[in-house]
Amino acid sequence: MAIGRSTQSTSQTPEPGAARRPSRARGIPEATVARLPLYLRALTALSERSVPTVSSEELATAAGVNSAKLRKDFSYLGSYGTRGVGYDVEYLVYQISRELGLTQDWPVVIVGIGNLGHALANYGGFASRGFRVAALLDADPTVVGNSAAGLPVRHMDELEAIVESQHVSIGVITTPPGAAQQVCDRLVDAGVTSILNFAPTVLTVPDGVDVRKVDLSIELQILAFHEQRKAGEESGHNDSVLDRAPGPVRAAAAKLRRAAGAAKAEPVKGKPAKGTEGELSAVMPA
Amino acid sequence: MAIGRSTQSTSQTPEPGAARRPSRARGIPEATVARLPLYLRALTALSERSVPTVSSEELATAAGVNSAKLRKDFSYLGSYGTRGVGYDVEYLVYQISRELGLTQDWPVVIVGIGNLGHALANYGGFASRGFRVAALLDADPTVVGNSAAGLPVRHMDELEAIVESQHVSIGVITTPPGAAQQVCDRLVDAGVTSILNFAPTVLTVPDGVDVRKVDLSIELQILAFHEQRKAGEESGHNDSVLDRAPGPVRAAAAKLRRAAGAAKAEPVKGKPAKGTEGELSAVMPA
DNA sequence: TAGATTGTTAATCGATTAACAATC
DNA sequence: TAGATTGTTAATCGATTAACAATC
Repeated sequence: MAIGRSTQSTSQTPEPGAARRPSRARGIPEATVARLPLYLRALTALSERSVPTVSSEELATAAGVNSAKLRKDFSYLGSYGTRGVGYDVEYLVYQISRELGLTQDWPVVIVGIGNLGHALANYGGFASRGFRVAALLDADPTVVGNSAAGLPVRHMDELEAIVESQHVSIGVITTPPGAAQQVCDRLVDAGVTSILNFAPTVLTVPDGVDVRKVDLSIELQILAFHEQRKAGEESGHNDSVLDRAPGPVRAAAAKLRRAAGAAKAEPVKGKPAKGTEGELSAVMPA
Repeated sequence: MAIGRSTQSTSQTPEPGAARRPSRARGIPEATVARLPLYLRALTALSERSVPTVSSEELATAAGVNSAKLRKDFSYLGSYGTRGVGYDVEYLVYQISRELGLTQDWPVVIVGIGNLGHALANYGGFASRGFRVAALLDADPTVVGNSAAGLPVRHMDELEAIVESQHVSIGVITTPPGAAQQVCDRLVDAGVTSILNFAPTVLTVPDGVDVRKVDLSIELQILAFHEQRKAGEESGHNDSVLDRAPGPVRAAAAKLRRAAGAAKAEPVKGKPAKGTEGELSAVMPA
C-alpha cells in the first residue's frame, strides 16, 4: 500500500483507519458517532409526537441500545440532561443535529444511475437530513438525459464542473465494481472528500478522504453464518473430521492437501464451494 | 423491553446483542466473521486470475486490512497456511465459504418491491454466493403481478406458504418504515430466523432471530460528521460559546434553557436544526 | 541451510457495562 | 424532603497490533 493512501473501512467493523488516526473528533469515539443518528431518529419521532422530555431509559429503548451506553454517549457531547427529569427532546435534537453537522446543507452527487442509483435518488432520508442531491451522473449515453427523482441524469464529463460550482464534498458511488476506483479517483481529484461506496470494491483514497462502504452481499453472508450455526446446533455439522481435529493432525492434513497439487488443490471432502465461479456482478446492471 | 425479545443490531456497530450472547460461534469473534466475506471476495478475484497461493501480506492489502489482523482472523478458522509459502487460494476459498455457510443454498424472500427492492432483486451478489431469491412480495395490489428480475411480484398473503414450502430462513425487508415491524412479525411467525432490514425502523424480534440493519441515512450522517470536522479545522467552529464552556457554566446554561419553557425550549443560538420537521420517509416510495 | 512467512503471544487500546454519587 | 434520573467512575470485555518463535 502506497504511503499517504489508505483503504476504506467497511461499515460493519470499527474501521481500522479511523481508529488509528485521531478521528475521535473532539474526543467523540467512533462508536458513539455511529449511534448519534439512531438517537436523532428516535428523538425526531418523539418530537413529532410533541413529547417534551425523555429519560435515558425510554430513549435507549426507542433507539435499540441500553441506557448506560446512551448516557455514556451523551456525556461526550456535554451535560444536556437534567437529573431527576431527563432530556429536553427539542434541545437534544438540535444538539445532536449540530454535532453531526446536519444543521448545514450537504450537496451530494450520485454516480451510477442504475436500479440502486435510482433508489437512492428517491430516498426520502436524503432530503430530510440536510442532504441535497446536487446531481445524478452516469457514463452510459443511453442513461444520460433520463430523469430520475425529478433530476436529469448528466454525463460524467460534467462531474468536475458540478463538484466545483456546487461545492460538493460528498459522493455516492453506485457503479459496477469495475468502474468504482476510477470514479472514486475522479471524485477525489475534483475535490470530494467523503465517499459512500455501494460497489463491492476496495477503494484506495488519499489521506484526508473518508470512505464508508455499504455491502449488501456482506450483510447477507454474515446472516448466513449465524443461520448455519443455528441449524448446526440441531443436526450434526458436515465439517471434515480432519478440519476439526487438533493442531498437529490438521497440520498433517494441510501438508497432504498441498502435496496433492499446488494450483488446483482439491478440498479434502471434494465438495467444491459454490459461488467461486464469478466475482460479484455489478451492484446494479449498467 | 419485553423479556425474551431483543432489538436488532445496526451493521455499523459491533452489535450489543451479539456481544452479549455467546454468538462467538465456535469461538469466532464477530469482528472476524464480518471480515470473512472481505477475504472471500479478494480470494475469489485471485482464484479467477488462477493465482495459486497468496501471502497474508498480499491478501490483506487486497482486502483492505493489515496482515496481522488477517492472520489472527485465520487462526480462528484453523491452520490453513504454510509457513514460508502462504495460503493456497482455492483451499482457502473453500474453507471460508464453508465457514460462512455459503456451500449451501439460501433461499431468501424480499418484501417490499419498490426501487430498492428492485435493485436488490437484480443484485448480482445474491445469486453468486448461494443466495437464491425465492420470492418477491408486496402488499400493494398495483405492484403484485409485475415482474422484477424475471420473477413475479406476489402478494403478502402468500408469504407463509412460500416460507414454509421453500424453507426460507432469511428475509429482506425493503418496505416503508411504518410497515417494517408488521412485516417482520409475519416473517418471524412464518419461520424466518434471519432478517436484513433496510427500513429505518428499530425492529423487535424474539430471541434466536438475527437482525442486521442497513441504513443509508446513517452512513451519510456519519460522513457528514467527519466532513464537518475537516472544515472546522480551517475556519472557526460555529458552536455556542456556552456549549463549549466548562461543566459548571454549561450546567447553568442548561438550567436557563429549561427555565425558558419545557415543551419548546429554544436552542441557545436560536438556530433551529434542519430536518427535524419529518421523520425519514420510506426507503423507497410505495 | 537461508529466507520467507505463518500462527501465536502478550501488550495495548477502545468499547461496554454496572453501579452509584451527584443533584434536580 | 423524597424520588427520580443523570453523569461519571471503575471494572470488564473484546479487538487490534507488533513482535517473534516455529517451521516450511
